[in-house]
Amino acid sequence: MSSSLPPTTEGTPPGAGAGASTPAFSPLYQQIKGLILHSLQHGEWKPGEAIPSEMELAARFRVSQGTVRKAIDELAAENLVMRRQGKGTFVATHAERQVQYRFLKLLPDTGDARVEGPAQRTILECRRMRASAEIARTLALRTGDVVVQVKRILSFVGVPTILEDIWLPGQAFKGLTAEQMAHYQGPTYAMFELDFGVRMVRAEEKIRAVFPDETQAQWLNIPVATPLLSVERLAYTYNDVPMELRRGLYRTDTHHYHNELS
Amino acid sequence: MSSSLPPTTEGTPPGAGAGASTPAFSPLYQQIKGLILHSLQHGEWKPGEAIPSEMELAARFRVSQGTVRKAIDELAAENLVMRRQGKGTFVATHAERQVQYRFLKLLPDTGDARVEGPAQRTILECRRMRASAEIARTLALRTGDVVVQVKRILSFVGVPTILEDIWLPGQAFKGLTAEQMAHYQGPTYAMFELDFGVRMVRAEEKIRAVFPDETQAQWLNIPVATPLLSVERLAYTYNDVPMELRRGLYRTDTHHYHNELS
DNA sequence: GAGTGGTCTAGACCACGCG
DNA sequence: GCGTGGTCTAGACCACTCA
Repeated sequence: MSSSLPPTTEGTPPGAGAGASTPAFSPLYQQIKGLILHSLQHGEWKPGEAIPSEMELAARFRVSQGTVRKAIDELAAENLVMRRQGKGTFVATHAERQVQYRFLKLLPDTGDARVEGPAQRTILECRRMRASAEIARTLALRTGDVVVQVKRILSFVGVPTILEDIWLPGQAFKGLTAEQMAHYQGPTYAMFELDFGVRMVRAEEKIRAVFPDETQAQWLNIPVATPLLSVERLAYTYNDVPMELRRGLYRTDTHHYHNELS
Repeated sequence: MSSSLPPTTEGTPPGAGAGASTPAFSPLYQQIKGLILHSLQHGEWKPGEAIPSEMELAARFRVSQGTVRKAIDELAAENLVMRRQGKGTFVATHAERQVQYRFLKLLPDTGDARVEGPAQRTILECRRMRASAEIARTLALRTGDVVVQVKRILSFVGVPTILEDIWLPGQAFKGLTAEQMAHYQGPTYAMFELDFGVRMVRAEEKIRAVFPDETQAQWLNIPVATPLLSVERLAYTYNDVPMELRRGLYRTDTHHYHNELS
């Protein structure tokens, strides 16, 4: 409702004296994109729901449909919304059949993933604790802030394949239990959306080859001298706020990490 | 010149009798995109060169500028061309400063890559041979077809970090020498463009954790019991034609494989 | 100042999904 | 048949680059 924006040459704030001269011209559709993003962040429309039609948004923001269209195009390209012709534009969610396990790039060497079905989850641990300096820094918390730590095993066709440690900000994940982690059907990230209103939007991974320690080897039921993929993932919500640190050990004797470059 | 296409509802070829009823409606801008792609493939404009302006292309294909624009937008999104405001649209190349080593995702753990500078290359081997069944299948050749095999080491600040085997179709890479591999300044893929007219457009990687064999360990100057990243890359030119198989062993004690998910 | 890509608009029509 | 997103057009104006 705070609208009626003419094509503003915004940027360079009023008091920008001798600073760096970034012209910072912001096209209208970017401003519209920002407004839609704001509504997304603040839960005006929930994951899976439809957002207003392009015509409605155009009317709301007093711009043409084409401008709204371009804003939504970018949001769709970033996987924040999903367009479906004839139906509408929907807030993206990790709960959809098609794009389930969007962030899991481990595939079986032969055959397709669907045949294996989803992973079986074994929760080893789920506790609240104070963040170490390292964890705190990574999650943009203060040392000693409460975090939830979850340790779990993912098995495919009965074979333990992934051993994961997950750290979550305690504040946003109040009341997360081992039962919840174990019994929710579908991707963990879908449960995060549903039960905690936390939507993971993008992530970065750092991958190395390592050995497990003795405990880890036992959990995965392998010799300590097995080379494993160490996958450290930092997942972000809107606005580049880190919300999950995940350290995984992947067996790669029957599976591989798959990546597309372009 | 073979133009003047009205918005054609093409697809469903004339003789498509009882087959699957894929409606396959193809929008005009997709057809334009196809035409531009065809010119790209056939070298009408070389890597680094500008393609005709949007207006020119619109005139050539007898469509509006907006339609050409949308076609080019997609090509730009796929990294096949690069737009530069005020200058024009350019055929993408691996030779550009900014996006150099586009397909190499190994980064130093601390500091940025620029400080390290480009890798030093040591060519261990460069020979023509007959393709094994496996190599042939992967490169879509026939068993026994000639391939070029290159074995090399990439070192960062003097430390051997990557050991690579590269296989290339012999036909397209006639006359490739070890000297060429060693002495070309800049990305290998830039040399492929310049000297052989082969542009790598996308790639897929399969990543595993493995041990080196004894020879490999010697080349990398590490114990055989060092866990390494095995990175198998299949790189494609236009039209999804595979043109390079690359098997790399990456040390990850000082570097890591970096990936962005969204 | 000419030329290029980038933005914005307004209106027409098309393909799709659903009642 | 209606509403949604998707395509296409034509024209105006803006920002950037370079001579």
